[in-house]
Amino acid sequence: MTTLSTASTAATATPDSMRARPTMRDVAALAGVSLKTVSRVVNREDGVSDDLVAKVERAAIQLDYRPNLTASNLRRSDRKTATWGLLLEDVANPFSSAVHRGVEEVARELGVAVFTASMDEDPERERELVATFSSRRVDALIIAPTATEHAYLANEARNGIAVVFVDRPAFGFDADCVVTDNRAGSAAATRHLIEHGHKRIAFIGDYATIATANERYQGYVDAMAAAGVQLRPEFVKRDVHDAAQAATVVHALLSLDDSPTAIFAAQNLITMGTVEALRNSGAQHRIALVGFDDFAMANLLDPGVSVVAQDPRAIGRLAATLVNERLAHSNAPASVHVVPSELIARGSGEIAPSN
Amino acid sequence: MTTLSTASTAATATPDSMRARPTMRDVAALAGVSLKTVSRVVNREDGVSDDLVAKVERAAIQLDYRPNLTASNLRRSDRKTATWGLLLEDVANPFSSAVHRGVEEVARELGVAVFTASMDEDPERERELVATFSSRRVDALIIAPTATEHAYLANEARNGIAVVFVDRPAFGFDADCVVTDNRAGSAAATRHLIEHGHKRIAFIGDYATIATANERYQGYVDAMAAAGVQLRPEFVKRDVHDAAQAATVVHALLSLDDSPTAIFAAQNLITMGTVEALRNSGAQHRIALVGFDDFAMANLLDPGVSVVAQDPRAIGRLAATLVNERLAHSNAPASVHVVPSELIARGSGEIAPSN
DNA sequence: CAGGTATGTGACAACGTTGTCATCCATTTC
DNA sequence: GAAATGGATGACAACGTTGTCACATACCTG
Repeated sequence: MTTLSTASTAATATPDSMRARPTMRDVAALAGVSLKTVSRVVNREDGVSDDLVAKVERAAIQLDYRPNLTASNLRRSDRKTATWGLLLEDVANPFSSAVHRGVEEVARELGVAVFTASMDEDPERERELVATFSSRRVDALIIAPTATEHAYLANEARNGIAVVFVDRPAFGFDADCVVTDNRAGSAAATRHLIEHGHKRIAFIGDYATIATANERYQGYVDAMAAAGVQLRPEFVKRDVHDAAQAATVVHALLSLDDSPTAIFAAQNLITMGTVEALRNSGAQHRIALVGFDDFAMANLLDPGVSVVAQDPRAIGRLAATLVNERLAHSNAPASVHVVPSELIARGSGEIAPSN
Repeated sequence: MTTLSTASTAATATPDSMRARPTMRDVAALAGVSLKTVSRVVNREDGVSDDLVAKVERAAIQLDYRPNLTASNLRRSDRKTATWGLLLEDVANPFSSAVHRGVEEVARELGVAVFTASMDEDPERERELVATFSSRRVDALIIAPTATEHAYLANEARNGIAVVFVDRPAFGFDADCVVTDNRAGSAAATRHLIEHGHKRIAFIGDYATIATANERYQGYVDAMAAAGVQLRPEFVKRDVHDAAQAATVVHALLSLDDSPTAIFAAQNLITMGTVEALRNSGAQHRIALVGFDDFAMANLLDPGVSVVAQDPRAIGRLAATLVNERLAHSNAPASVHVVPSELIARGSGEIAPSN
């Protein structure tokens, strides 16, 4: 075993693990210069002779010195921590993690570190996280809101924290916001089914309390009305949240006397549950399906699942860009940005009505 | 429009956005007590009269006071920031994000905030992130290592940062580590194929520079040897990293004169690429397939894809627990924890050889 | 009623850094 | 050659908080 070990360099008076972290003062002492000169070298300010710069750098390396950013921005005048907080529905959800990825890419370019956390649809948790991150003095918060009332954020904004919403709009608080064109995308999905000859089109959507779920329902209603297709209440299933519930709903729809020939699944877990239920009923090649939000392997299923794809990574990138702009001009008017969705035909949405 | 607006409460001498954040001093002044008394109330120390506690709390609420945690832990004697850094391959990768989720769950219970970042297989980026997080004085780092040499972490460890590795072991640095039983899991996968009558079994694995890719290859070799099945070099494809490369490799394998009857795909993207290639060749019901690492929709494909499933969330939880223990007893010997994998039969791995 | 012990409160220094300003020395200018 | 200029360096205070200690008051105890 030739690996280094933390404990292997023993037999010193003060064990390494007990040693205090080196500070600028230690570096200054070792280099034989003043504290302030070390500060200048560390911050790459000019006006320090090459001689001293070299000495300080040597001393810093010898001591494994790391600047203490928390002390630094306590004193610093711009008072920016180069730290953001990102509040997501669930970091393990593919949509959320793609947003995360987009935010991170921009943050990286800006030299910003990102705190991330999941809220799991718990408004209480959202508020806790905001308070935690605020105490850690993040410059900005990017929130995929779970709470339905965001007036409480006014306090944070007053304290100078930039706030940007992603995925869902907020109420009671005016801030920049990045969302998908839920209504237009859903209308496109529904229209796609209508154009393929369907009239008996079911809608399965998430909790009616979620703003985006409502918009998707409205898009469905829009397209049906525009085509002059009658809406049938028994084909509209709302407040469906996960795959298991969706599967149950689909089985119920299929057992109707005059069952639907097509389904619009307005959320990714619902789409997955629908795929499973159709397959279990052997109906996957008979009932058309379009889902909202893309998911992995959708193209390899049989049939491939047609979806209205969002671009969560682009949403994340845009949100991060808005944060950066907001930090530059904090009193610009808040803006809502709508990212277009795209219909991807893979087979399931192009099945003709079977009658 | 009845929403609140940051800019709407105008006409004050100092606009809200310019107002400095309130400090303990401000709260103290408003409450008519000393700074220290506010500190005591904020930290819930006892020995403050109910009267003053009430006054201070009122003042704090009135000013939207948020304790400055960075200033606090600058002064504090335990010098703990309740902040960890998590370095992942890619936050948007399903495996990584599940690990993230597990870490977060434990961190939440402990009141710890987590910085997360992606390294994208770039060792340079790994070092940058470690330095960034170290400067922000994280208590611990949880790393899914990309670099192949980790002696540089000795500096951080000397500075008191706890380090735990996940998914892959590190070299040149001795620390706690949580990994899947790659070798045993791969042997089980290979044995499964052998038990279903296969002898011509191909192996497709990731870069040979990745430790876990080697272990998975070893597991394959183990099982073949144990069953007395001859290893054929032309069936061993290594250094395959993504789905597209995997698809190419599969097509090549299938066009051999004496082509394999089964494939062990030793990484999730490779499995997906293999599924795609088999499907494009119409061979998905003829060639058996077992993949390493589970993925969404694997059960809904046709045939369902048999896999050796890891438990990334459990890995994340365990790593976070180890961090917590390490912070409590920093000089306990480092330990390696192996999380068992589980073979899930879904159809593709149970196809008999077609000859 | 003197002396002691709790109890509540505050003054002050310190954490590690940067902003401000003073000082020092070498160079230029008249 | 005296005065002015500029460039390098350092002393010191301050950022917002907490640890330490001192003080003031109230309560015991004999």
